[in-house]
Amino acid sequence: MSSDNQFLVQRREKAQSLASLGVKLYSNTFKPLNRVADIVPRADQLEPQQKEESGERYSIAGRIMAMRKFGKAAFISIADASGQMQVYVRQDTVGEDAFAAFMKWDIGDIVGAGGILFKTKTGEPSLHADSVTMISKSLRPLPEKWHGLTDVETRYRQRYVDLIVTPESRETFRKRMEIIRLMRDYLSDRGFMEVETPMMQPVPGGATAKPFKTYHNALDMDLYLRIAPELYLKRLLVGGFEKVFEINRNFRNEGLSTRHNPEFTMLEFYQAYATYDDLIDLTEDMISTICRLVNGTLRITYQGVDVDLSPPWKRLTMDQALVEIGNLDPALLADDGKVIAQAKSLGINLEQQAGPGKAKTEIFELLVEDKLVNPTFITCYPTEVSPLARRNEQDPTVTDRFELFITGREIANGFSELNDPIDQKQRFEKQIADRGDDEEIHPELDFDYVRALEYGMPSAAGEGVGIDRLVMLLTDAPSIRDVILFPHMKPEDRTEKEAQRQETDSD
RNA sequence: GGGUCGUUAACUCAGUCGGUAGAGUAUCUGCCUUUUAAGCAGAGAGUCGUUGGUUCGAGUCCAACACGACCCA
Repeated sequence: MSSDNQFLVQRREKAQSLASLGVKLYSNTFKPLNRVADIVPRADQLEPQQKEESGERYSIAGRIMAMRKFGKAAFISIADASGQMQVYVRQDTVGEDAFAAFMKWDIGDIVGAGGILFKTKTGEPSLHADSVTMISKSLRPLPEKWHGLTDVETRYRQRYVDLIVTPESRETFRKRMEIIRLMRDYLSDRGFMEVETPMMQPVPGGATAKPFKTYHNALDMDLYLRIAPELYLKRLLVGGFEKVFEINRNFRNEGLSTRHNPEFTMLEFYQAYATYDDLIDLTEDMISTICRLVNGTLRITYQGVDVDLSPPWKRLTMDQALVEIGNLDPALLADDGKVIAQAKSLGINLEQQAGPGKAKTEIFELLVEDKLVNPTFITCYPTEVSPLARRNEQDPTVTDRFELFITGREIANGFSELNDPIDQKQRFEKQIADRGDDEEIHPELDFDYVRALEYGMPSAAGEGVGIDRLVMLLTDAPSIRDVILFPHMKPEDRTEKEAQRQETDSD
């Protein structure tokens, strides 16, 4: 396989010639004493062309992002995790041999430099190097500095390159990590305990979705990658933990889009002796708090649309939303037959067994969802579409459930939990009967979960928050792939792989 | 799954009516000790996504496929 272009060949030859000068191409002895972000402000205090008077020596390490050579001197920009800094390298300061080797360095090399701080006559805070060290020789050229890397496919496939050259991308992921950390802190501060529950489950439950299937050799059994942790977290409520949460991956074997990755990160949390209203309050406070800490404001812009996360957030029942935002006649909502007819007249394809609850939900998705730009909690979801939620005491056709919508997208889903084991078992059975024999959805009654409920689960409320979508909102990212470090992509070179596989098959 | 658009040098992009493949950056050579998209002079660099078809001749037209983006289901 020699698809080598001139750049790879040139860089390898250069590396060779450096090595023959006795330069270690991959040394591990250089330990930087300073971070760029810490010393740039010190140099910045100086006057142009002034050296730091103390003459203190600093050292930094990082990747060369730019080089400006002038014969016997050069300026290079070095980027470490904290920022970028200019380093001035002169032949008469570092010595002739070192300078000769230095002239063979390239943009992209990871290097160390030590010296004193000064400011150039153009006012750039700089490090005047007395010594420079090769730490890791780069054999591939970086993308152009001015336009950067704009090809989204390459940015997703080679995220490492994206992170090197795209500051916005680094910032997005820094924010993502901060959002998750703040969320952990928020919940921990309120007495929630972080737990880990199985990602490989014999019965995938807690949501309606197609699971990934896998196989355990030693046990000779099928396992499923979880579509939700819900049923395990509620077992923990049975066990006596009163506030639990988990932030981790779920897997759904469905289509990909700007809002769907096959594996995605969810926060799920459960609180005993709470109801869905308590969680609405908590969610409003948690998300607005996180937004303020991450963005410094509650008035943000998502893809050009202004969004105001200032509490209190709007709360509407599904019926109210259908009337106020969907402009439906309130009288129509009271008549099951009319609701179904309305759905059909809107061109919605309803399954044979679908009832008015399903029809309402579909009409809601069609007419209302998009219009919920500022945060809005929708409550009173039909029981028909909420198999795990507790029925409303006054109206058993709806549940004590809410969903939170921002910019027309579902961000969170929570409800008062169903803890009556007999009701739960019946709903599971109905769900399975309705689903029929769809192998892919894999309906199966989680007997152990019902058994757990039979021991008694405290009254409780629980919620799931889509972390990827929340991060998209708070970082103004158009696609879920922009907030997942390594989003799923088809293999780059499929034909070659298939050719190889066919070769091995015929062996 | 359907539709639209895209794929040309390492990167960012041009390429007219079908007639020898272009630019900037980057790279290489030379000059240059305070530059910052450094500068000046010169040079090299391409399986035009893949495979077929039409044609005297295809980056360009047609078809299929691959990958990606967006929209829809």
